[in-house]
Amino acid sequence: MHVSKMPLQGPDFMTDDNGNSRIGAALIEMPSPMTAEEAVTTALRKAIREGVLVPGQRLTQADIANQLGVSRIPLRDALRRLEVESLVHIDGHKGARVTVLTAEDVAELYEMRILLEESCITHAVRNLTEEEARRLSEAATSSEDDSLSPSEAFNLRRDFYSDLYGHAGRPRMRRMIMQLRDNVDRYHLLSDRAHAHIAHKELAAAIADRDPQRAASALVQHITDSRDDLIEELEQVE
Amino acid sequence: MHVSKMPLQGPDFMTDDNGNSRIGAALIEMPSPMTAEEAVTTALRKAIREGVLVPGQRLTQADIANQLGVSRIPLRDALRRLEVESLVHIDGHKGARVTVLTAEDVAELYEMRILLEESCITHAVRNLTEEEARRLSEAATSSEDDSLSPSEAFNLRRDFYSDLYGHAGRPRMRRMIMQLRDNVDRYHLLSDRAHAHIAHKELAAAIADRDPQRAASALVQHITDSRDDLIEELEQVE
DNA sequence: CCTTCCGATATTGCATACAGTATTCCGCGC
DNA sequence: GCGCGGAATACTGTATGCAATATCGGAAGG
Repeated sequence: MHVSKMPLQGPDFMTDDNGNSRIGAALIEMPSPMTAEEAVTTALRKAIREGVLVPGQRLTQADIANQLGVSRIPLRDALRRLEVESLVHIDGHKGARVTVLTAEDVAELYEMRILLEESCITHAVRNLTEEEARRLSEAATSSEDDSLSPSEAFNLRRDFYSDLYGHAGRPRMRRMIMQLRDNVDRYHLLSDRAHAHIAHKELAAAIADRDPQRAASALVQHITDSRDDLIEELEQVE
Repeated sequence: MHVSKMPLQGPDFMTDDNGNSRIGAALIEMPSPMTAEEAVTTALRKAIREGVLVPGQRLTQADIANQLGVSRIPLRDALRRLEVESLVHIDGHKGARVTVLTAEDVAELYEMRILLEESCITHAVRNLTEEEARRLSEAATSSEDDSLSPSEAFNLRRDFYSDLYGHAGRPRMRRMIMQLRDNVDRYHLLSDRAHAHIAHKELAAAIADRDPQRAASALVQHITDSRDDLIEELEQVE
């Protein structure tokens, strides 16, 4: 009956004193007023991505619904969604847990990432205007600034890729890629990833030159390195 | 207030006279007793895949819940899931519809299919034992029997691929591929697909020989042809 | 001491009921 | 006739309550 304190948000996280959406302020201009389910989904997804909810953690419906100040219905809706995104795993009448990845799972997810992202980045870079290339290249560089906190850098990198892939003209592919990323990235919040800096420099240069093939191969190299790091870590733990 | 008669199943499709699960009988050995949400999801997914529910069709919650003999809650759960699988589209407070695909969507889905399936079939064929290769090759051949009804052939082909990809040792990739297939396949229930026969013969031969590369290239050729067919049809309609 | 059974408790699944939001349709003014 | 409010309608979103299932703990038996 007591989950280790989980500062997702305060209990009444969804509305401020005027009854306006608080999370919604981040997602600018929500067409129709945001539903509780969307707010919960966003909050949970973020919590899982950022490691506030760790793999394997039990997600008791009543518990979390209380902490978020909603009833169990929108929470259940959110859990269903996250299950299909495979961020959580729901088991029969037994309950939901944050998905635990094995080394095999990670290998498989990375394999799919490579296939999709190599294609996606090629299309994206091919479509870039000079101005966009400059801006993205800069974003890639600045996300590697050492003065950033790990979680800031983490979010900047994520935004950078989301932006970049937005230029590929393949919205579904992009969504799928970001899902795959969210699934694995939460696992190496710890690793230092020294080579990531080098790879990102090369990627930034390739983007600045608007060279699709060079960008693709830099990216594949980067993803491969990350994969090897993570798998090594995982196997070390077990 | 009146959806064109939709013979998903009888109103009380979920339980027989003894209160036992009817759909569950098909999915042998459900670990824990099947929940209503699972039954509804399965029924809806099948209905969409087989064209009983056509693209763009409105899915009114109360309406469908009645037809399936459940309350709106498990139905909503099912709709959430299908939304993430992008078989249905849910819009604000406005309701759910069966997803409509544009020619661009189809092109994108096929692009992803090619990337993933080429890799998946390579792994699968590489892993086949002689016995399995024989069986699968036969399945590929027999699914092209002209005496089969279109929908029988349709389901046999789907089962064949599901089986085949099961040998790749990549469950997540397989699930994603089958999702992509379900998303596009429902769109060419009509086309005759003359070249599909030829492509499947070649595929069956490659599998019998356990030649991964040949199987992959036959498959890619087949998918590409299907894509071109479907896109042509779609553009013709508009 | 370990295993097994059974009751108590916790937690999920589902139905009903209500509140809030889109949609429709009708009358009014132009 | 045609656009334009505005109530009436239909539908979705959410909360609460109950039934069904799993889990935990202890007592009985080996």
